[in-house]
Amino acid sequence: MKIASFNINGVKARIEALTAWLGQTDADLVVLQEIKSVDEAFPRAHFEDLGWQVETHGQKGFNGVAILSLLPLEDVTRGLAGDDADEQARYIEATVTGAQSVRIAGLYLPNGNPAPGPKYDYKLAWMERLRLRAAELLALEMPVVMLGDYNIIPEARDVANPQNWLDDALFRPESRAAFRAILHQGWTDAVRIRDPWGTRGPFTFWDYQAGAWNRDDGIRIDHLLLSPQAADLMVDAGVEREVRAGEKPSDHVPVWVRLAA
DNA sequence: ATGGTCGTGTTACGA
Repeated sequence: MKIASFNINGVKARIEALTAWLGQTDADLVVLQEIKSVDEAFPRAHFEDLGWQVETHGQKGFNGVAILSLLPLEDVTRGLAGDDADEQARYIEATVTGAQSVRIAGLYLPNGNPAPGPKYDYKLAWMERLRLRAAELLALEMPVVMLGDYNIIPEARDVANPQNWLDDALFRPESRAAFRAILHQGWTDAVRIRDPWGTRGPFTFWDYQAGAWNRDDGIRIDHLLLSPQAADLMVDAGVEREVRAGEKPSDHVPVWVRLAA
């Protein structure tokens, strides 16, 4: 099965571009971030009519995640444990079953800017909660794909102009260390392992401002982390860079992994 | 060069 992640930056604004992309991708399951919609306003029937099972976890105005799947989903859970007071919709899990069952965790990690400050504190606290949940997922000893917009630039080679990001919440040492702490639990960065010695990107986000796309001033912040059991099934992974050149695009592009499952 | 551009839901704020 092929599993993809796409930060669509607003489902209402992206309905046409997203529908077009879904029509030409061969992904079996897609996690979405920044749907920017409450569950009731999500165009559920539109996607169901195209054959997708739809599971949303939205909120008003900002954030919001969803799963679209052509394969059956079970055991859907919403929200990240560890803070009952957290009302931001950033996390959803489900089990998808093809030839094998795979646990999917779709996430939209907090941006954290400006840093330092309360938003950065929230980001780091959220990452600690994710680290704890990630350990539980590894303990399942089953194929798990934990994917989404991590809002983390893991290394200098994942950003076109590292010097512009040194003080940014996406690239600060504490952010990268927190990501590394999760990765080193035993996860595989699917896109990086596809090209371990790559020196530039592949980027997954280009800002709308200042002609970032035309200058290829991008960053790699959308990631697919695989449990060992999922990594053993990995057949291929990639970034659909060309989507950024489409009509009325998101500022992110889809990333994907194919598993022999 | 310290701006620029999006989306949501209003004219502010998050990214």
